[in-house]
This record gives sequence, structure tokens and C-alpha cells, in this order.
Amino acid sequence: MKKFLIVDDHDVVRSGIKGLLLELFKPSEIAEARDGETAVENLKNNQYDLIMMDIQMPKTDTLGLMEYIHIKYPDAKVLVFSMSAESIYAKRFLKAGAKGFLSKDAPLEEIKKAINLVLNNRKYISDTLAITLAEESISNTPSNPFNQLSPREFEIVSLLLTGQTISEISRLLNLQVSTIGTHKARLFDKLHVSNLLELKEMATSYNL
Amino acid sequence: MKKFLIVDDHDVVRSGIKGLLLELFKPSEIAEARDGETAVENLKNNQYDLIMMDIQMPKTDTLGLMEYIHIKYPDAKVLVFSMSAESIYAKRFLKAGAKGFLSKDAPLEEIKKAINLVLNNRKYISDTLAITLAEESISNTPSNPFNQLSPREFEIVSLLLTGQTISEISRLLNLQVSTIGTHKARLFDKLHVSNLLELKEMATSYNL
DNA sequence: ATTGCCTGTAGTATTTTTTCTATACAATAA
DNA sequence: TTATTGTATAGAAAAAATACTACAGGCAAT
Repeated sequence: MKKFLIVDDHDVVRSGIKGLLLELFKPSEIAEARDGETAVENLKNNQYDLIMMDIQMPKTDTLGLMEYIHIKYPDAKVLVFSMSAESIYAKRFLKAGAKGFLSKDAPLEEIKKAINLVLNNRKYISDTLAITLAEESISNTPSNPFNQLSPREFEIVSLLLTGQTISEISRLLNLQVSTIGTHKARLFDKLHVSNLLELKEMATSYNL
Repeated sequence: MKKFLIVDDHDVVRSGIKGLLLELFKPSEIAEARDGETAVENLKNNQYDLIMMDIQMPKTDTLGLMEYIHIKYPDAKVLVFSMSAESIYAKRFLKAGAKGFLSKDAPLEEIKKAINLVLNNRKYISDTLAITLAEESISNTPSNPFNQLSPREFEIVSLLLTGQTISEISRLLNLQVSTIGTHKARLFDKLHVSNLLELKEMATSYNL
């Protein structure tokens, strides 16, 4: 019989995942934790076949938790999921030892697939995430995507993050508006973001 | 036999709620919609005892949807829930005709309670929300600057914070670009911000 | 009942941004 | 050496956003 641990602060979500697991594995034992502390408790007294964990929980350093689990229980299989988007986090959690990363938008089938893969000692990431990571590794992006930017581009992100508009920047740097425009387009491309808010989010997540 | 409609873009969440409803009402018919459009379709051809709706869905103007439902089907009972943060949205959706507002943190018991209340023609809001609203009405201080905004303005801030552009919003709401533009300008004015990033910062600081 | 503010809505003119394309130059790989 | 790639730069045209103005309806206070 399989043993699972679900770590998430939302009752509904836990309940949904629980249902899914029960559907997949008829007789199975499912523990739940609504915060990191409880999760750690649970881990002390039990051994799980699979841990499913949300990376957005109030008052919990989930990345730290991930690292802790990985170090203390190197064999633990942790499938991480994020309710609020962003592949930005993915890499960090995978590096910290997660065996898979599910995005919020994942359809049920995808979730099942992920669960099965991880249970069988394989890894799981979504196709789109795979592509993003692949592209990054081909263009041999250093761990911080912002390092990929050329000096000029970096200069411009910084100004952009200040709230300055393209035309303000163009005046500031004595360049044509179109020049700034192209730089901006290229850097958005490199960072895989499509608007200022995403850029901002990415920047904060890399505490820039 | 009861008929339900669940409107949410997350498979897991829908699945969780579905399980809950089935547990509460043994024989029951449950329809699901992953976006506003599908929800509207469903509503055209069916009559539901209860509609459960998430207020955060990509590319969907959920407040508008709420209003639409309320006007077109005044008897519909809509129980609204929010996966991220509460009070600020609550008031608006209740005003727009929702019969109840569940926050993301609600435990299963609370959700069940809410469902039962609304089904019996009563209203539901959480205790904490009730207190917040009460305090606000007593002190007559919109403790939150976002409460200063008109419904339309608020609708637009939300969409803006999603990363949508003015023209996307104008398409979504079927309004002229210039209309959205004016709203935007006015709301920036009211909130004393001068660009999207400042708005975003303000919003997060009020954890909206 | 009147005055005045707020809200929702646009039309038009202007400014800003984006897109597409192209050039020049440096570093680098074949 | 000769392509190739990455960077910095724009021009022109197209698309989007903003500013400014205006007006009607609702509501509130006088």
C-alpha cells in the first residue's frame, strides 16, 4: 500500500489531490499537512512514497523546506506544484531536490502523469517548462537569467524597473526611441516575459 | 436531485469541490466550467441550485460575469470564492449579487456550512470578513485605498494587475479604448500612482 | 428644485510603443 | 580568412496608449 503526504494550506486543493490519489491507488494512506511544521512532524514519524507540496504557503519558507527534506531524507520523492504560475520558481525547487514541478494550469491527466512518473523514480516537468529550460541551457544561461543580458540591455531593464517609460529612457540615454524599443523587445525575449509586470515579478524573485 | 455548477480554471480545485458536493448531496448533478464563456453556455441550457465560482480566472472578467448572472438569472445562488486574499474583493462581489463569499483559507467545514446556508436561501460570509466590514461601516474609513474606487475602476485595476493592456481590456469589456483609458487615468489619480509598477506595489502592499 | 460632484462613456488629436527591417562593427567559430 | 553570431543602433510604418474634452445620468446636499 502506498503512503502519500500532501502539503498545502488550501483545504479544497488538498481534498482535490487526495481524491485524485485515491482514484489512482485504491488502497492508500494519505497524510495531510497544512503548513511546513506539520509536514516536518509527519516526516519524522513516517516514510512516504510521494510527497506533494505547494510552494506558496503563508508563513512557510517552502524552498527551505524543500532543501531540508532533500538533505534529511535524500530518497524522498517530492512533487512540487505552484498554484500561482511561474517557471521562475521551478528551477530553484528542482535544484533543491524536487522530483517534479507542476504548474497550476495542469489538467488532471497531466497531474496523474506526473505522479506516476515520480513514483517510478523518474522526473517530471511540463513540456513548456522543458522547452524553456532547454532553450536556456542551449543559450547557456547562467543561473540568473539577468546575467544573460548585454550591458546595454541590463541598463535598460534597470531603468524599466524604475518605472521609466521607453521615451524617458531614450531621452536619458540620448538614443532613439526605437533603439530602446528594440533593446526592450530583445530583453523581454531573453527573459521569456511578455509584459512589465512579469518582468517585475521575475526581478523580485531573483531579488534584483 | 440537486444541480450544481462549478466555475474555476484549476482542475484540482474543481475536482476538490466536486468531491465535496458529492459527499454532501449523494445523488447530484455537477457541471463544470473552466472559463466564463463555458459558464454562460451552461447557464443558458440549465438551471442550477447553486453556482460556485472562483473570482480569479485568466482572461475572464469575473465581476462582470457575476453581474451578468445576477441580472439575467436573479434567482441564481452564486457562492463566490477567492484563492488569493479576501476582503477587498468580497464587498464588490456581494454587491454584484453573490450570495456568499468564501476565502481561500476556508476549512472544509466552513465551505460545507457556506454551501448549506446559500442553498437554504441565506447568505454567507466568514466571521472575520463580517467583522472587517462592520468596522469599516462604523468608522466609515475605507481603510484600504482601493475601496475608494468605483466598481468599474476596481474592475479595471484588477485586470490591469493581471498584466492585460488597455486594448485587451477594452476588448474584454466591449468598451472603447478611450473609455478604459479615462478610467485608468482617474484611478491612477485616486491612488496617487503614476505607473503600473507603482500600482502593482501598492496592490501587493495591501495584498490584493 | 437646483447646483454640483462623481461616474461611465466616447471622439479626436497627440504621443508613445511596437514591429519590421537594416546597417555597422566586434568577437568568434569554421 | 571567411562566415557567423551578438550587440548597438535607427528609420519608417503601424498599432496602442494617453491627454483632453465633452456630455448625460445618478445622487447628495443645500
